[in-house]
Amino acid sequence: MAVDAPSDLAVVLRGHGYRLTSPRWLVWSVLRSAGGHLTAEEIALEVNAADPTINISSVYRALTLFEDLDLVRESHLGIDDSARWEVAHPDDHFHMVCRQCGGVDHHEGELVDQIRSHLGDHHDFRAENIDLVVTGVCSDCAN
Amino acid sequence: MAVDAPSDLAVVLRGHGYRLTSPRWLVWSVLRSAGGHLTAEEIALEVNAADPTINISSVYRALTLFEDLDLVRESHLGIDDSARWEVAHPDDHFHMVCRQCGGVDHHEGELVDQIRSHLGDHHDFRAENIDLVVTGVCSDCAN
DNA sequence: CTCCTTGCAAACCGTTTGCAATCGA
DNA sequence: TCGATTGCAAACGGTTTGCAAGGAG
Repeated sequence: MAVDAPSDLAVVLRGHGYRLTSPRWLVWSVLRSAGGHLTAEEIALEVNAADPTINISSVYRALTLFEDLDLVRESHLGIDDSARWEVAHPDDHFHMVCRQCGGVDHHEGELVDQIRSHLGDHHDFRAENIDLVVTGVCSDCAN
Repeated sequence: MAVDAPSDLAVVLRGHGYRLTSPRWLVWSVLRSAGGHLTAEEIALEVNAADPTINISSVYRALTLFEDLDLVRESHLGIDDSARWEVAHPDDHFHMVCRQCGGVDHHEGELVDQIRSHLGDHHDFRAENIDLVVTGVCSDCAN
């Protein structure tokens, strides 16, 4: 199910016995509009722009809950030592981190699919999650 | 250069203005004999078996230094929240983490090379480091 | 003899947790 | 109503750092 509106999120939450609250909704909408790669602190900053009373611990709790429900995904991109979060996308994708500008590109495409089938064919390993982080220099910075 | 003996490590270190010390040598030999995937705490434990006076902060300092010299590599395998270290291997490889037994397999082969050339061909991105962590169920646990 | 390196302990910082008050359904 | 959820503040755990003592070259 696509989770676009508060009522959709509420359905998913209630289906698992959880409630829709304003911290949860705000965290969810920040993640959706940002398109991913946010730290908990960055999320809290945006959430607090809408409601300054919301504590960062509720942001962490919402993120943990959303991860359990497969709504978001945590990754360690190596930009710093903190975790980053993005909306769980059904399509496979991978991250390209530029060592110079720090930018993170988000690529979908055949590559992750190729990796997945390679693993099944050559390694007898049922891959559930493929976390590919490529570090290097992006085309903008290479010039 | 292969760094196998204390004298070899000393050459690398002195070549960059650093000294060979016993904490550094012990951290290096633990990493070499373990074949990778150790946390700083695990390294400190083994180092302390040889010399209980060595502090974990020296382990961290040695690891950071070795990383700067491209002798070791840090990775976040998602087993827990702490970093893990392995000897930097010139050959490309990737990690397969089993969700059930927690085992980490270490695979060399054509896969990472294929990824690297795909990135050059399709994405105009000069990949320096390719960090591929595959989570799933290994063949032992699948039965 | 120099000054790089260490052990120690305290600081640091992202994240988690216990608890009483609050709020959603 | 009533239990899930929150804000707060304190705890937590991995990692880093300041400093004086110690050790390599």
